Amino acid sequence: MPELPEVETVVRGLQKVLSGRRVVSVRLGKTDFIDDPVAVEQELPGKTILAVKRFGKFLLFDLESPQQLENGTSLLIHLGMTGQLRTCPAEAPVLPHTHVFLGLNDGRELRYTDIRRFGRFAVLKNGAREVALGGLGLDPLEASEKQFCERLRGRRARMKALLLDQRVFRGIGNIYADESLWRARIHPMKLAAMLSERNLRDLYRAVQKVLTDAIRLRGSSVSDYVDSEGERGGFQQRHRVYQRHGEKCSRCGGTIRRAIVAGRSSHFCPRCQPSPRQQKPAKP
DNA sequence: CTTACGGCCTGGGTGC
DNA sequence: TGCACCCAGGCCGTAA
Repeated sequence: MPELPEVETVVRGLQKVLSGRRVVSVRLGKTDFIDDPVAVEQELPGKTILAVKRFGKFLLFDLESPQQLENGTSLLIHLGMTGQLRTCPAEAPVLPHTHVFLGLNDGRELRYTDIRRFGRFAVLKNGAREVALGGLGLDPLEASEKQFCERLRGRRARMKALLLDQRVFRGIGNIYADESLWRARIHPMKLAAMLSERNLRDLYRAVQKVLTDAIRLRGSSVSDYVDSEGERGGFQQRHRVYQRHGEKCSRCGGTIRRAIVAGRSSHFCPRCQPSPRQQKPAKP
């Protein structure tokens, strides 16, 4: 599933190939994941892609029309669980479940393929971008240790729920939440308010390390994630807990468990991520 | 206000 | 061979 490191990898790949390219045509398949399909068909042709950026798990294409009548048009894309964005020659064979084809002025195409169609596609003009992204929290890689800890300190929700909440931090999903909590030795059911300052600092460092390592290895390919060139990531081989239930913890030898926390399957080592029930509240 | 939870969308994989 | 079921991320409504 594309989370921050996967989206970052895709964005870097697309930025290299797409910036300065102009969209010359739009072809759509199924459109139930597109906010306003007609707007996509009408707005994109003729627009130049100035830049491709990441905002949390969203991709943002900055677009400019030749006459520059409006400013700040952007294409917003969320890959959901199974979305793939790839460029290829226009004549390349079409993968199943490909629903958006953007023809480019260099004879290539940008294609969006999404088996489940849990993704999102939208053209946003002027202020709509701020509205769509306004509720999202801090980018964990842009946050200072102080900012990061402030966001969590005193919260009475489970740590797993807070890490997954895009209003708290944008970009973290199930894989990197589990991997970060393992690294910081924090149980996913632990309430944030029960964490010591030491715990918070450890978690900050764990998140930084896990996300930057994952970006370096071009993301995790657990199901069908591939980057903009169709290449799989490499970080899945470094996962310590995610989908490793039943295996031995590489740190303490305990048996990794899987449990539903905050409605999501969570993977952790019950031995080095001690259960909250066996733990006393942090001292004031 | 904050948190928890169930349901919904879709279809590939799994297990009977 | 079929088929019910699970599960994923985001979002929304509802309840405490």
